[in-house]
Amino acid sequence: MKTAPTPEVIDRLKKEYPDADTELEWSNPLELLVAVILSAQCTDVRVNQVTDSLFEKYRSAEDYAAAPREELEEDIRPTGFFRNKAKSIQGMARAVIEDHGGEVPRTMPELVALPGVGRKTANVILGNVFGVNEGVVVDTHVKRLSNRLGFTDEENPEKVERDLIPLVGEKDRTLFAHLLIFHGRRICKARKPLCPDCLLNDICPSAEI
DNA sequence: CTCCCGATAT
DNA sequence: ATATCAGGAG
Repeated sequence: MKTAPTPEVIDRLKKEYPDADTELEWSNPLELLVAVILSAQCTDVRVNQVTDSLFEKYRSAEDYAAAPREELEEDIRPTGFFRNKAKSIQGMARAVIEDHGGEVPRTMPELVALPGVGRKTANVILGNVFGVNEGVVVDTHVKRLSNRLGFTDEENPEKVERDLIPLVGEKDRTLFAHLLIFHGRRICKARKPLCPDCLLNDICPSAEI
């Protein structure tokens, strides 16, 4: 399988989406961490609808830890998987209090050790909050576009990440994920990709025009 | 691998 | 009717 040149892809998408950034709304590390946990298998639009009021009610890790489980479940219900997510958020909050003095930790091992936090979520926090780009965020969009563009043949997200790391300079990794996510939502959609409208269709191995 | 959740698009 | 949505745990 051929592969599109990564720098060219980044360059073109950067011009198309100069404002590419997270579309989750947050104002501190804990808020982004909660928003990312809620974002699993859910659109960012819906997450933002929920967090708009959630973040007024829960202002600290202590607030999440102290809440009755069932009440938190109702507060996040529209994001789906609400029982698992409420359990994750409370487990995360308690671990943050117990092990990190109520502050979101800044290293990969510490983040991944939190309940409900995997490499994808950890990479989002490290990149967007702390400017640390040792890894690459591989979510459903980054995985799909990386497969279609020929950056990797792997299906497992962690293997996809290992293939992407040498292809993307550390400085570009956070932007890279945002660019692929923007393009994935608008053009390179999962179900019916709009290849004729895609600015990468001349260098994409999967393009069908 | 399955389960978790439900709104939306196709 | 079914695939998909900023995944992670058991």
